[in-house]
Amino acid sequence: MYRTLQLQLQTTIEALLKERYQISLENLAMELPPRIELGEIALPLAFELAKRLKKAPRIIAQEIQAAVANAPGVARVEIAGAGYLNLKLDRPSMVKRMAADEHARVGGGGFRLVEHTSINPNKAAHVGHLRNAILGDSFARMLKRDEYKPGWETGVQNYIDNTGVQVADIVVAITELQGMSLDGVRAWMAALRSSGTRLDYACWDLYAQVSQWYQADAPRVAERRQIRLDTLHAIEAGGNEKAEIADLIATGVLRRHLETMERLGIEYDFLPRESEILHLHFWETARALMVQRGVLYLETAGKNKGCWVMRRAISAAAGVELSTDGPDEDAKIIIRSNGTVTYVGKDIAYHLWKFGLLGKDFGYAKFRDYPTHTCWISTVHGAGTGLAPGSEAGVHPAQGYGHADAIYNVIDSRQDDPQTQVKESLRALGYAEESDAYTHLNYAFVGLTARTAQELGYGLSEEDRARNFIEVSGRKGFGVKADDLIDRMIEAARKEVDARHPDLDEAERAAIARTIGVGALRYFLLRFTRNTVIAFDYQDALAFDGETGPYAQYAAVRAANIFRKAGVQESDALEAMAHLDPSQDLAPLLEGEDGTSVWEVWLTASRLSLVLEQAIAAAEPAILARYAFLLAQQFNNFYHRHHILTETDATRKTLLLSTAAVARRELVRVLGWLGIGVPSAM
RNA sequence: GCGCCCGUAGCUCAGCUGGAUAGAGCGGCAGCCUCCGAAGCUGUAGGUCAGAAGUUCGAAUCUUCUCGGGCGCACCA
Repeated sequence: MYRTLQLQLQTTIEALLKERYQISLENLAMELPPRIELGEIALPLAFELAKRLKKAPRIIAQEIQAAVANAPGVARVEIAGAGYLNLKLDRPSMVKRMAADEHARVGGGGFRLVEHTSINPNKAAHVGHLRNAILGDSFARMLKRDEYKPGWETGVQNYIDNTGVQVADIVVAITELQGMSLDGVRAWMAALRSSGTRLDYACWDLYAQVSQWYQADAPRVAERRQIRLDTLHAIEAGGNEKAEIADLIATGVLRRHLETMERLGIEYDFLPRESEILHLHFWETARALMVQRGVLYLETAGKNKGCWVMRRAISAAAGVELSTDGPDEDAKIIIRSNGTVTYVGKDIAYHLWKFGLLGKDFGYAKFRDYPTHTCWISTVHGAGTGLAPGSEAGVHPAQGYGHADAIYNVIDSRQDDPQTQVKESLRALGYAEESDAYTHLNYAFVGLTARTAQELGYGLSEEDRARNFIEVSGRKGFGVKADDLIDRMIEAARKEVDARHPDLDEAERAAIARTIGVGALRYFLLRFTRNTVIAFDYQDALAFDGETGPYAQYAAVRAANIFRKAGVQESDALEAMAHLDPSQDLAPLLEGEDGTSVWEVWLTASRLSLVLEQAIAAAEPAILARYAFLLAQQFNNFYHRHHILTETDATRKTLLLSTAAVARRELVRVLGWLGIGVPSAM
């Protein structure tokens, strides 16, 4: 609602400036004044105009004051400081319009593809992977159509590198260290299942073992490295026992990852796999295009002689001139001298596909059913037809995939450089628009605090202890596994729930604990902005007081309790306010210190769509997380100050009830975008 | 060596495209449950925004440099 007023105000002011000063501004700054007594919208506009009109800001402010005061929803305008225009809103009309759920429409056209999780399917997911998945899932929820907003058409992909070195390592561990054959692997996996052992956990340990094994015997390091390479090539080629083992393991671990993520409410629409990118020859098609457009060329001299290379993105973007004498030694190698393609090359091909520029498509097969939709996986069968085997004729199983208008890749910022290379290669190929629509949603990695590392039983060196964080390492089997963390979060919540609600039945207490545990975890990983390195600490994550998910959930639960006790529906409370008899004067109830404390809840609630737009523009869910906390905090203040159920004045009671309802309504919405549910009780 | 990110209260972090007296949580101290659930609320102490120079009416925010920390710079993925 606040956003709606801002947009109207912007139109009014633009027209005014054009008419009076023949000026148009690039962007019109609007701020929230530092204190509510100053108003609800502040315009530093006069400062900006002062430069261009060569007049004192205060004079300019006076000149436009009256016209701004006529804008819809504005009660009056005051000039403060050296020339701020402070707008005071018409509080009663704002309250009524918000009670009717009037708000700006967030959304637009085009298909948006969000890719996240993308964990190597060779071992259990850890906290770092959770940060990735939770960021991506929250961002997708922010974009998607829902009851609040039209949003954008959005698809969620999880890229599966099922033929990479990490999977090869597990296959080496299984065949070389464990001495298993294909049948042995099948029997082993069946045994794990029947004993209730998680496959990804078993692989976690195997991966650590094989990583040690490569280095353990100095004279045999080269030999073992060769085994690793041969295994990788066998897996890439396919059609042999090692490839089959790799597929069994990778698929099994992938299913585990999806289970883990589903515990957090995270679902996917499509799982493109590297094996299909290989077997459907995506790269060969991309290579032809790159050579044809002169982006990729054979180096004939220097250290990269015999390789196919392309210009380094960093220098291209910076507009650095290439020296004409001699080869570009800084160039990025795309095809090695042995003819194999590097990771960046494959990624370029994959991204051409994402934008529908490759002229090829995957085959599709159903992989997993969620309550509301199906998750598809790539296959070579039916490739290019756009039809999954057995799927309804004419219906694209993963409609929209492979022709995105904008993409968001949630990837660790340690991959900033290769991502930039892919983005710039699209531009070099002539796809500037697609390159611009490519967002690397990067984030800093998650380490562990020394305290948590020690708690997990890892020995630390002196220098480790001196650092701010300890890096996780799959090779050392060192890290916090996702399912262990989720288990502990839920257990901790369960303890609290049991203590507070011994009366509730087992199933309900379990459900409440799940919602709280997951909410606490998601909030904990979302409240940091993306470029902040998180030193994960169990003690911090398990805190349920202060700026946490449970704090926000608790506010929503308290609000619900009011309606339960009052025997009133929230929707009726809002309806009553929206259609309040015009003879009832709300204004006095929203003025003064007491009234303002009620109004502040509405004001914060009214900023929902504005904050959502900011969070989307910055691709930063943390902005919403902080907002959710602020709204909860204001509701708690309101709750403490105003006793609703005992209120005797009918109009005032309507106001207080609808205040609780609006706070809860918007709180439930933001938390929903963060993937955080509100439990039935706390 | 080159590139990117960071340095804000005891600790962990916010601070929107430069704008009003730099904020929050935790921790500390002092309080609040005969009153919609205290996973809550109130009050209080605590900052030379790493340092220096510059741009500007105005800088935590922009530019340059210095110091300190992190991460990238493979014919790995």
